[in-house]
Amino acid sequence: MSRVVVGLSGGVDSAVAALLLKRQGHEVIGVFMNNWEEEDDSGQCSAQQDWEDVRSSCQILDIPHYSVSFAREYEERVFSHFLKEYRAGRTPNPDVLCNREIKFSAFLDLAVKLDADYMATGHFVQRTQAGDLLRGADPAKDQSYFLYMTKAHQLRQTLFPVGHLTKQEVRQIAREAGLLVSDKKDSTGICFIGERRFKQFLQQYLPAQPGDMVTEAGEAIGKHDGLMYYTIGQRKGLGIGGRGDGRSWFVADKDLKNNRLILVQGEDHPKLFARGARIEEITWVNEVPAIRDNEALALQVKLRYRQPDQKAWLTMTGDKGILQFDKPQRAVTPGQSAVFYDGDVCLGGGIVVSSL
RNA sequence: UGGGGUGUAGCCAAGCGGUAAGGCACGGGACUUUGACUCCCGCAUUCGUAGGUUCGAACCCUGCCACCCCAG
Repeated sequence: MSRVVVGLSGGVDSAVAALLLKRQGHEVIGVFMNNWEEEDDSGQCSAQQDWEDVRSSCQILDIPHYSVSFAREYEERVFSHFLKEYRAGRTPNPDVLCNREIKFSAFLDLAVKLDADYMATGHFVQRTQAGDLLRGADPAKDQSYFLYMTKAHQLRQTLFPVGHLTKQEVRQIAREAGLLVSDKKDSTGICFIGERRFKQFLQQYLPAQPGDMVTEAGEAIGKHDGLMYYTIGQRKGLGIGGRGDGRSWFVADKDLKNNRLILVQGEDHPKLFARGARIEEITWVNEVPAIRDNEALALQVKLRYRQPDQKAWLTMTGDKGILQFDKPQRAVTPGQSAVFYDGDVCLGGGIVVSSL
């Protein structure tokens, strides 16, 4: 029997994680993180409801539970970087940072302080004894993409009780145990912040900087109100209709120097596809692969969550590298994460700095 | 000022006397622990305007208005 501190979100997955740990005979302590104190778009503080759900589940499971706030850490280590990236015209993924800095750092420290043997989360991922990160068993819910920045030593201190289950099985277990959250809708949006009208949300922090929307040829066809509010491959929100051949327009690129958004027409436009990507800040979960500079490593890559694996070749120098895709990839976006896989092992990944 | 042309939803655009296609944009929903993409649903009782012909008109006729082109 071990002492395990479980991160509870108020959702089904973490509640079932706690349930399974308890069944295994561990001493389970539930901890709810409230890292963002602000109401969501529905006008209510969803964190409040989540905390109610945590209390409800823990009462049913009969485990002690607490609420902590890492709002300051979240602000300093995740959100400030998130804004900095947007200011620079990139499209960051705050959740990969949140996992590295908050859940697998600040929260893990707390667990250690509470004299726990392990921390646990409701992530749909698995790990080996050696500290390799494996995909979750449910291919539709695998969340390894979001954990690629974690390290083996952190994983070895973490249990993922639902990683070998499917979402359906998790809900079934919750139902049988009488948990009120068994049919609660999956949460989406930025972790801890929740669903937002994204552009409006950003506008609270980043002032508008209007400019032109232009075609490849440089023809101005509309106005944008700030390059940071748009991302590569985006279609919605451009407000351009009836031009050209009548098909939809997509963001192909950002001209930061001239504050212009470059648009192309048609979802299959060649400018929306890239044969490769330049990446930086490459990190490895466990073993660093033994390859020399300029030697290509074959791997599978995901350029976004839930994307099917893509075959690619990686060559690297230090923590920078170049990825070459077997098949051209759509909307390869600076700031986003390219995550590497070898079979079911999530090896690590890097941040896209440009498409090639 | 003559001559010709055009006026259909925010934009583009079918329709040619029988009771308003389609696309884009936009809105809503689904999907989704980032941002996107994608999918589904919705979106003109009304056709520049005022009359007339007709059982019946966006489609025919007349006046007016607006815009475009060519003359001057």
